[in-house]
Amino acid sequence: MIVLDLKSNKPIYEQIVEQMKFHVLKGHLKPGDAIPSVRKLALDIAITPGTVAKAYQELERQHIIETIRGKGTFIAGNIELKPDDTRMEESKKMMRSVILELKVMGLSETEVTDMVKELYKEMSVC
Amino acid sequence: MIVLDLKSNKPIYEQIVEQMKFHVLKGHLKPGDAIPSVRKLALDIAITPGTVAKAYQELERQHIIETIRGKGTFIAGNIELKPDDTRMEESKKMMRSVILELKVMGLSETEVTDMVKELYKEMSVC
Amino acid sequence: MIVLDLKSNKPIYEQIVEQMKFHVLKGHLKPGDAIPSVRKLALDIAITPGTVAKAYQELERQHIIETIRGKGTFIAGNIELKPDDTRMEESKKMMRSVILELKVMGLSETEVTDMVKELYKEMSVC
Amino acid sequence: MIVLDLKSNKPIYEQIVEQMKFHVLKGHLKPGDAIPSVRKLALDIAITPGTVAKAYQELERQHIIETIRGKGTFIAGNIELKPDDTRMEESKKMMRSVILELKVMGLSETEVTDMVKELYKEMSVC
DNA sequence: GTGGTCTAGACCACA
DNA sequence: GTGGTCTAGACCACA
Repeated sequence: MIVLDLKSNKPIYEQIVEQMKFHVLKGHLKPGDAIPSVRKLALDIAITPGTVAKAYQELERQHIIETIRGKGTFIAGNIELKPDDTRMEESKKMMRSVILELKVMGLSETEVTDMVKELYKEMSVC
Repeated sequence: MIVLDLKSNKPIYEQIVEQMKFHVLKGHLKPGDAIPSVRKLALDIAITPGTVAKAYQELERQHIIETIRGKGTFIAGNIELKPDDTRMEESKKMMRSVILELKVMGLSETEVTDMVKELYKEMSVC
Repeated sequence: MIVLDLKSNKPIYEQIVEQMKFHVLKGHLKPGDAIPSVRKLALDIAITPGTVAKAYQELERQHIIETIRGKGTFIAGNIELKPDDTRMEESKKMMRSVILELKVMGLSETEVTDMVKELYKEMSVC
Repeated sequence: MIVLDLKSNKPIYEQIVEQMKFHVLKGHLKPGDAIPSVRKLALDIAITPGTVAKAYQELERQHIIETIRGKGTFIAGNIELKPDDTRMEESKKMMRSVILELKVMGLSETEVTDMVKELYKEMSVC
């Protein structure tokens, strides 16, 4: 289930990528599972197929899904969990940025890590 | 001292906002201190004045700086450190996003919080 | 024996063509040998008959196989090994493309030719 | 100078990627050089800007070029020459395929390597 | 001016 | 049916 926030400044295709990864992480989608076709998902969430295609291509580039020509798209077999250096560096940059923001708002190290723990656990539940 | 990374995908004006806030946080800039004029900063860091102006407007919106007509721009008197709810919610959204990314890469809760602690401390030093 | 890689971005019908030619090259299949019917091969490798048919048409166009109405399909008598100019030109284009890619990755002429030799020999063994 | 072969079955955006890499390799384009804007190149070669944008994004993903928001696109500073494993594996697969093709056409190992050497050198000249 | 995203469609190869 | 490419535009944030 993909839910879009059209008001968000995060591009739609990125929202799809992120949520799809979330569903894989949660086990809602397992290796080998078929995911909706580009056209079907586009209809479901009322956007143009090109945008879904862009999201799927990005997911494929990240080895999260695999495309079988003419047949459809599937969750990849052995999902690459190795923290690929480039992605790791990007995540760290974003993390630094958020932490700075929180620090500026006056949060202590403990408050920040507590928040992180809470968010981490929250993701396991919903 | 503002240091830009022109290649970053973070907009330049956001980089200025972030670094200015960082200097306030670190005490390099104190309430009442004058900060360079739009034109001067633009010259210093070799970018177009419009971009600096945009950064200053954002800092003013966040009550970090104050402009006094005909006199210049200054660090605001009583800087708002209370975690204003909107900014807090935005930070949380970003945090959720980064944590998801790290979780997908296979990091455990401990690994994530360790990374957060490290980054938090790292920021106090530089 | 045809082994498919469904995840490959190489079309299935091309994989069949390539492997069939490989078996002829290796002598596993000799002029006059019968090859499985479209339906049988399709069943064997669990794909739709249309795809096998497309592969067979391509092999026939290249004079690698011959269909005798009512009898079946066979390896052609005098297999054309002369480097037909069109095919040669296509191979050269692809070769140029791969070499460029390797060159961009920093491989020297010697490294590329060594790789080619290795791959050439590797193919003679399996 | 980008020259398209619209009749080719190679996608236009891939042709752009390949030729841009070629120009970098040849030294026609050096680190820091500006490359034409998406719109300008699109006009020059008479295609739609979206296709140029797709090519540029792919080049950026490969760290060949760098985008500075609102300013333009430039050849990357330290171009990544390390044979990234994934790209290497893909090149090898293609190479295997071409060599098989040539072998089926009756070329000996020496003939293939001679051809490779010739093509490698040819690329240094034009 | 720049690149990034998205639309609403077309056409294609492939299965 | 499937995904991939491309068109011809629109609108946006940014510099």
